[in-house]
Amino acid sequence: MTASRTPTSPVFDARRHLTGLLRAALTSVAPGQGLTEIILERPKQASHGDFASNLAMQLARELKTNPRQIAERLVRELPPSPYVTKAEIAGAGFINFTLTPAARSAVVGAVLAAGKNFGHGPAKNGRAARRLQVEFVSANPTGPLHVGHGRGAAYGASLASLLAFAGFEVTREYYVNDAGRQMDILAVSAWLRYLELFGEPVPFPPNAYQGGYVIEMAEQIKQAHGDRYVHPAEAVLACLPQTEDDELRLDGLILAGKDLLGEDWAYVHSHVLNEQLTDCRADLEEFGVHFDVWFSERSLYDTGMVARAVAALEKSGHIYTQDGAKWFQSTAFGDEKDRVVQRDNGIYTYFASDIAYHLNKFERGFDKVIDVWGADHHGYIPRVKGALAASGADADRLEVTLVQFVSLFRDGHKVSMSTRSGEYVTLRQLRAEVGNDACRFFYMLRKCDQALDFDLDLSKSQSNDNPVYYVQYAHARICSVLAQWDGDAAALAAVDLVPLQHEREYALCARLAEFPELIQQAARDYAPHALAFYLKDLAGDFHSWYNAERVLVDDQAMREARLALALATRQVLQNGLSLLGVSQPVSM
RNA sequence: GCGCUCGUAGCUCAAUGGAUAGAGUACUGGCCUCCGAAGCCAGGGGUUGUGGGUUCGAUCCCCGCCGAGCGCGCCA
Repeated sequence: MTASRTPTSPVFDARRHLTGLLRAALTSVAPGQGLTEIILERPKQASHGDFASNLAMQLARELKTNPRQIAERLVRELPPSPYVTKAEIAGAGFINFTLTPAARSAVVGAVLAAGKNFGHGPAKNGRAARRLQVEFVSANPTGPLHVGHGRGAAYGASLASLLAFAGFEVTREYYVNDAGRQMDILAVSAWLRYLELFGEPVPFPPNAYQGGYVIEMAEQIKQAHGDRYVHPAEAVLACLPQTEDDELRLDGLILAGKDLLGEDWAYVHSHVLNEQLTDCRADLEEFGVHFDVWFSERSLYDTGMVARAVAALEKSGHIYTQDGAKWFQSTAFGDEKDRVVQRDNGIYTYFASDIAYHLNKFERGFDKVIDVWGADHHGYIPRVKGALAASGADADRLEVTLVQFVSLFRDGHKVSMSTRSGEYVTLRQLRAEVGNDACRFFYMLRKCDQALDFDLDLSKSQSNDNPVYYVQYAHARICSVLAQWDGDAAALAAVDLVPLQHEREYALCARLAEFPELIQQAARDYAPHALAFYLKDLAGDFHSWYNAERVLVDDQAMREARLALALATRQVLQNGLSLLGVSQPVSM
């Protein structure tokens, strides 16, 4: 944001340089193909040089010529360059470039010059979306966050940081479902537990919130307000409908609470809401997950936005009435069936407020709105996009990223989890067991559309196997060697890098140079896991080099060049780890 | 039944349509009088579920089949 104009590579941009050379050769060899995109990739094998281009293969069809012949002509027409030692043809027609030692190690100077801004945007597609919103977690404040929410939190937070670093303006938002039936159920659950404390036991419904935290909230209410909210159990039971249906009985209990408590119901309701929200916020803060906006669902009702959104759809002919309810015609937008927005009892559905919410997001001027949802909500996408389209909005501005489930395994068995029954492992428990760093990093070790099996016993008993320690260890090692050197680190930014000529030094430099590209790529794909994998690779390249070559050698030029490389590596480790919310310990 | 997501080494997972599909783990064998061994080096390990199609080229894109998870409520 603030440093988006900071040049990330003031010394030498190999990719840009080679693109220019190829562009010149292309103009000479095939003047009619000037629009062909120049693609440069980093070969997986060191023997294939520093960069490879498939330009000849791209041209093969248009020119109706063997790719290798085209490649030969392109290489012949390449302008001379002081940074390229050779450009050779390989395989089906790749052109492989090998850079000079100075060009290879130049990235070290670039890293040290840019510091914590190395890799920072601006995004390449600068004309496209600029202002982004990432909405994530948004769990109902009806109980502690569980490990599934934790994955959404880690993913959303890392994604938001990644996008911001890539050059976008990012707003992090949590949608608070503070209206609706689930909150009423929580309120009545706490109230029933409260009545139990005063010897007025009403049979606790199986579909009410079972967790121990509900009893704790009941005790808090008792401490603060004594018996103010007590009513005889008989009075409560008298209000209940004669039915075997658990859901109807629960609704009856909610109505009983509202009737008997009158205006005090609002106190119980807001007490349990604030209690859960405060707990949730603290939990996330400890996890390093911050939000810019906590958006209240109820505010959409208070300001009349829900009613306006539905009325607008009605006016434009996308809503019809059937069986006393109002239906949105989402089948017209590819959904499986039409959806109710207002029930026959006049109450709006969650879908109705969600339409208003997303319209509100668009009104706030975001170029792109990214929703991070649990995978079980995938069926919800067509109706929301349909409602946006029906409202005249550009539904493509909404992007929904689905995060697959987390399954916990304990003693080799899958732990059954149910929010209602209170049988689940909380994010707090997980963090306490494996630590915040390992937790954040572990969540990032697979792409979000891959289901995650989390073995609690393994992460507890063998936490040293966690890759996060491998990356952090590289950082600590660098800190250690710099401390032993005890020189002026700032001066290393200007040292001569020519002594860096070993294969492992080239490999490490190439990895550092890859960082800015990786940031843009991962941001484009909404794939923060790519950053975690990159950091593992970077740490691996460092460990290999560090084991093979000694840093603190007698020769001053060599010593300083290697210290500069180590320092640059530490910088990129810091930049990457901080994006993932993982600490960078000086020692371990 | 319909829809969404997925299927890659024994296990856990990577791989902008590119070259011999890569890591970790497990297993085998080496490396500390020397900057941190939470480390490094070497080795065996694969018909990318399956059958077609598009392409100069497919783990990736399209279709069928098999298998797994999830969804299909006037809940959120």
